[in-house]
Amino acid sequence: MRAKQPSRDQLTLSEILNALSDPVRIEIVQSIAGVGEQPCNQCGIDMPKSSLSHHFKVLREAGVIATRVEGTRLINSVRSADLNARFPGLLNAILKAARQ
Amino acid sequence: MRAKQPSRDQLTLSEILNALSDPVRIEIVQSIAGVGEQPCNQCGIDMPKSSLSHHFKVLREAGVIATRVEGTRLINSVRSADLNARFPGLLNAILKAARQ
DNA sequence: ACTGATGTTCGAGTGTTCTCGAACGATTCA
DNA sequence: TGAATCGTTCGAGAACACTCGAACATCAGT
Repeated sequence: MRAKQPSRDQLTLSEILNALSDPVRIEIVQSIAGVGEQPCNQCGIDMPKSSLSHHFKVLREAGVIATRVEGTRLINSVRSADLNARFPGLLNAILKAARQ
Repeated sequence: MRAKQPSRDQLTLSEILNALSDPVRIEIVQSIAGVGEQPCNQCGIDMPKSSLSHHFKVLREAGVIATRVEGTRLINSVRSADLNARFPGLLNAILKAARQ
């Protein structure tokens, strides 16, 4: 959570594509997108939490997901509005491709 | 050129996104897409040819570009038809984002 | 305070990627 | 055949990414 999340105009295509180019991470994003928002441990990926935490960090730093604290949990959501504003159609095209 | 290029149904989202997540490589693809097809040395990137060759190889192996021999040159083109067939809208969304 | 749950951070190990010069192969043209 | 052009391949070095256990911090509830 110490990692800073980029503002809308700091989003870069390279970092976004890099974040989403990892199979584990696109699965995380798909999981979150499917339900709107979700704590880290409910993405359904069987992996040590330190590894998962790493992938969440990459997604966060690329600006793909946002994280807010709720009690003892971190609730994640996809930054659809920011992504669509900065790169219209990109997120949808990628998520659609990931569904196949 | 020894590297095999994936067939249309072997294209994977992760490899495509990974290939396009490098600033040098998306620049190469933009350059090729801008003129249709192009030899390796006309992408306008100032870099040793061994480095450039590496990036072309990554793009080729991800299925983003195709390469054909013409005399002493290798002519590259973007595999738009294959990419659109496999992941509709993806390439356009990425190239559009790259233009900004 | 203590305990349990949720995640982060740290450090180490392993593997992959990027970069570059040098050597090579294929082709063209004289 | 000789020389030039184009691009690949090889090998080495540096940088980076992924994975994991262990330790830590924070919060909630008892």
